[in-house]
Amino acid sequence: MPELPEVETIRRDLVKAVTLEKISVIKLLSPKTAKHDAAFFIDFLKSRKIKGVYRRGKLLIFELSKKKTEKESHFLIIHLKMTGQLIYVGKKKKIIGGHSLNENNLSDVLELTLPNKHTRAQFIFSNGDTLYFNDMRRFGYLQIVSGTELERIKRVNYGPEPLTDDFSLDYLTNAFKNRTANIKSILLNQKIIAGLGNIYVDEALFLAGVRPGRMANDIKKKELIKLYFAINEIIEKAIVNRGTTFNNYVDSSGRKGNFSNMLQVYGRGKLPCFVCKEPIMKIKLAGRGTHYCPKCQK
DNA sequence: GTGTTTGTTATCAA
DNA sequence: CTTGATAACAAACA
Repeated sequence: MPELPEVETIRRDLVKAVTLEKISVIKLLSPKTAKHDAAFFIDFLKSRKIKGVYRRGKLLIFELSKKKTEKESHFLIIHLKMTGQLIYVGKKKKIIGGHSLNENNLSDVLELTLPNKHTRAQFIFSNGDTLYFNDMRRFGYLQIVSGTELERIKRVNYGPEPLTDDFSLDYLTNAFKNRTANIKSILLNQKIIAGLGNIYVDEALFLAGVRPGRMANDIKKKELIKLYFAINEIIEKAIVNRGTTFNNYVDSSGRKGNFSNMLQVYGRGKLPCFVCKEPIMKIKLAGRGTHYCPKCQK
């Protein structure tokens, strides 16, 4: 479940790996994964260089080099949705991920053979390195868009991101005003705040002491301030810890994220709250598994 | 066979 | 037009 911290972790690693590298071979093992005709997709990308790697919310963005006749830059955008992985293999490196949570725990060590049955696309660079796009559930996609199209996508679909100036206390106050939906739905809405998903919404609400089912416009000023700082704190810590691996996520080297063992409520239904020992509640809200402490969260 | 997992969009209602 | 609620999608596993 890649959310902002996971996608940002991948982005930061890929910047180092692929910037200014030229794509020489594209293999599209699952044609539906690209939102284009396979031949067009492959032909368009061939011999282009990656000029930069960016992110908006959970969307990863590769800037492509321009051809001489083109006025406008184009971009390869990648959404990992639930089970997408981007794994980069240098030609001399053998992939053995791991060293994630506990070096003594062998179950934390991943072994990846690539490509595998979930590999949907493969980009081979002129230096021999390869970027694999794996996606067990096939929700993810690859799409080529012009600069203009990209700006429209960013503008229409994504609100301010945590840890940026646009995501201010004033903004959050206004976003909650006149909203009668439960706060979990509001926080999951990418147009309101970009980047949060099921895990970090539950974690931020726990840190703020606010129940996920609360109506957004009922949140008191004091709670809203706590929630604002909680969202930023959770996202910042998750990035520092290279994201959360709950089941599927790995970074671009095939390694798990370290935030998994810092989760306070997500995935802890019926287990005692780390703060007050009360069993964590698990309910369904906004169609999603939702975890909270009935004692710590009001 | 049943229920569960989630990011996002579609659809419908108000 | 906006907002909210819910279903749907995809694939694998217990």
